[in-house]
Amino acid sequence: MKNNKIIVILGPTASGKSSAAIQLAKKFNGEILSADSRQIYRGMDIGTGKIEGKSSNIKGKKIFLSTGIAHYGIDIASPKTDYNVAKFKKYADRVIVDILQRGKVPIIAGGTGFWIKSIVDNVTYPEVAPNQLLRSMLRNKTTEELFAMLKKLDPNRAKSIDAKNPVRLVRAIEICKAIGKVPMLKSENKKYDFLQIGIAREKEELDERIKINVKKRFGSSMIEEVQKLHAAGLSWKKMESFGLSYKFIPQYLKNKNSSEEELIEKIYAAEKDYAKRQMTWFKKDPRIVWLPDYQKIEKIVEEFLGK
RNA sequence: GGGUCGGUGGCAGAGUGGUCAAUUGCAUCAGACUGUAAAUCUGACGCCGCAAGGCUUCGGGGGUUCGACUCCCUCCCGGCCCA
Repeated sequence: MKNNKIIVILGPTASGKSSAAIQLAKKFNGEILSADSRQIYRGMDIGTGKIEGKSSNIKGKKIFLSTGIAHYGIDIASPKTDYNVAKFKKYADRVIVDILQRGKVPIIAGGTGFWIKSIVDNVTYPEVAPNQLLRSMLRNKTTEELFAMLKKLDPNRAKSIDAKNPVRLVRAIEICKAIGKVPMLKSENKKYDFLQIGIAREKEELDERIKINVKKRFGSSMIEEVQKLHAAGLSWKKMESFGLSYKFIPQYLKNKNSSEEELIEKIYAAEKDYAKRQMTWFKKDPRIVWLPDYQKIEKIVEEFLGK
């Protein structure tokens, strides 16, 4: 039996990915690679819904004492630094090889569709690192100006890009400045066999779960966590760029003219919105098998691994 | 009881004679996504219609006007002030 099978557990926020992944890991001798663009950061725990409890932490590999399951991709970067898909992709490649070599099953669990895609489709991004100087120079240009620039540099990319999205435009220009034009995306994968499972939830149920989550976070020390991060030198600006709780709590702390109830409502609404964006992304991938409960998930994984 | 300000679409809140189905924000719905992806961005959002277009709206009723969310009268409701 060739050892190249990888399980992916994905879904919107609060759908219950983590617990399903842990159960699978126990059952099938797996190790978990988190694909979550915010759980990579140290100190961002409550707001990102990280697994609680004590863990041993050796070389980025966290083994939680309560479950004995190894996790990767958690607390691997400082929130003061810039992380991105490309870094994650390289990291994940290494982790996957390592897990497989030890005869275990990699279980990728997370809600960052863009990151998951980089692994599943083995996407190779152009080797152009972010150029902060260029970015700051482009910052005060209008989207029209940016689009005009890109059109000159790479008419082809200009055709398909979202002409109103400054983030996309800046990155495309950045690539052009470095290597001439934006290359076609390479995405080939023959190495691994993926089974992507989505945790299916009715909208009402998911909303309810999100609400419970948000309330629970405020029941524990969510606000303190934000204050602690800031006290440790994380700028408000950077923190707010992480979105959701990390965006609204700083705003709330800075101008105290709204109540905590309003803050919670705001975060709840924003999380629902986020869940929707995640689903918009996931819905496009027909390879994802959507299942509502763990029993069914376990069954399909068993079949997949047994093949 | 007297005075005064106000009642606008799910909410907040503009508009103050025609260009208004009505700025904007929030919420809601749908979507995009080549190194920020919990980010960034787009569209829809009174009703009918694929559309052109049609229909009914700005507390209720009446009036002025070619024409009113905008002016007048009156009633109902709310805030504030004086009794």
